[in-house]
Amino acid sequence: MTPATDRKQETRERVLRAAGAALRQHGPDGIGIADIMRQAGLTHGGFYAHFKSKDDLVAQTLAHVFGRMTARAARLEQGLAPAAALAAQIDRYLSPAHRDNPANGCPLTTLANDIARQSDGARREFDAGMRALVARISGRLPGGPDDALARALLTEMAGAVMLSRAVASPALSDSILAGARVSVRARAGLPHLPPESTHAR
Amino acid sequence: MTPATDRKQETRERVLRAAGAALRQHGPDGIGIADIMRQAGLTHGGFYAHFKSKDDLVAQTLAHVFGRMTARAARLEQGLAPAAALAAQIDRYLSPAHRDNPANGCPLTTLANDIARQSDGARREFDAGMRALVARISGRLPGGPDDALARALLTEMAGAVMLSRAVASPALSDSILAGARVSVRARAGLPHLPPESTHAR
DNA sequence: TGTACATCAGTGAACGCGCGTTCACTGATGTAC
DNA sequence: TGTACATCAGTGAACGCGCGTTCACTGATGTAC
Repeated sequence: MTPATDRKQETRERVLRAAGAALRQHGPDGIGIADIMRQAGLTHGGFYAHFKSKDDLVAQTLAHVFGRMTARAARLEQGLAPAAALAAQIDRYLSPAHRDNPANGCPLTTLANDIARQSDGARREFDAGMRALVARISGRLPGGPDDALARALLTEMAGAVMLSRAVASPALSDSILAGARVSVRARAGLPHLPPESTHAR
Repeated sequence: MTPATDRKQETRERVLRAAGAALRQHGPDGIGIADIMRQAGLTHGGFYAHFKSKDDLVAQTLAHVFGRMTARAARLEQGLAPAAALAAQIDRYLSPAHRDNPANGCPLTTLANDIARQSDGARREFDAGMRALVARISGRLPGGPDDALARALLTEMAGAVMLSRAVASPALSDSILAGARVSVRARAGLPHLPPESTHAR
């Protein structure tokens, strides 16, 4: 029965991948089951073979997205010393590229106030995802692990990306991001930005 | 024609007040025109005598909410020196009371990632509201006006309230808020929290 | 002061639409003998 | 190896529902004479 199970898992993965992008881009109320299933190459009726309800999909998608984020973060850090790894994460997080691509962005920045209105299941996944991010930051701080500082840095980072996306003026948006980059690096005890990174896309 | 106009304005105000609470609690996709009109004591058909569309309502409500927030902030600061006024604003912003009452809370914390997906009109109002908050903070900093610092502080404050609402664990939620209180006060150049405020409800 | 008329905020029925969910089905795959 | 059967992922029609918006209307208010 393993090959059949594998095939089902693959389908599930495809649905979760489509849901991950749609959820972050349009929010829990902005996505439709039929749309997501279509993006996964299926019809909407098959949805309930994989998920109990739309609520369930949201929670599972959140877990899936955090998992993929962790894998991607590990890839970015390969071969870097802890401080350099942390600097790389911070710069990527606070980049215009992250701001401009919410469908692929950190759930903390795309979904924080949606999740506050969501079911317990989704909120627990959000909670776990945030703890993992805090642990990653904390363990790479030049001054040694410090969960409280890591939480404060992640708070400023997530807040900056959210606000930079909401605001209408590109100039204000850029200055929110650039300001946070300087501020978070300094608070983390990292060296100032090298000048060329300031203009990095 | 003035008395009739006044009456219309009063009705409009009532609708905006109902919309202000519903919008912040449930988000733009979570509110219904019929519900809001009912809360304002009217039927849904009359809606279009006041607003062009639901999009228009969202933008106008945002402006209305920011306006009321400004009035409330001015009331809180009455008779306080700039630094004390700033401290009071920060403490209130980062209080469990603010976290637990989103219907009455700052739009930056209740709507940031919803607004990122909204029409230009709403985003412009959000932009203006944020600039006003930055100016208020900047003008009360003990070290003198500093817009960049004010933006960074507001970013951390808004981020903290949002994350504290999204997370499932009360302990994590409290530590996000408490950590931000310490961190924002220190960054603003304000004295540490008096011990009794730490336990304030 | 009194009457006829115009205005327009608000009513309530109706609309078309997209949503989440259900369900009888089909057909490819895996198992038993 | 070949045949009969069971499983179940996925299909597609159907459902009830709530939404945003429209529209013909009504009746209180304000204006003109």
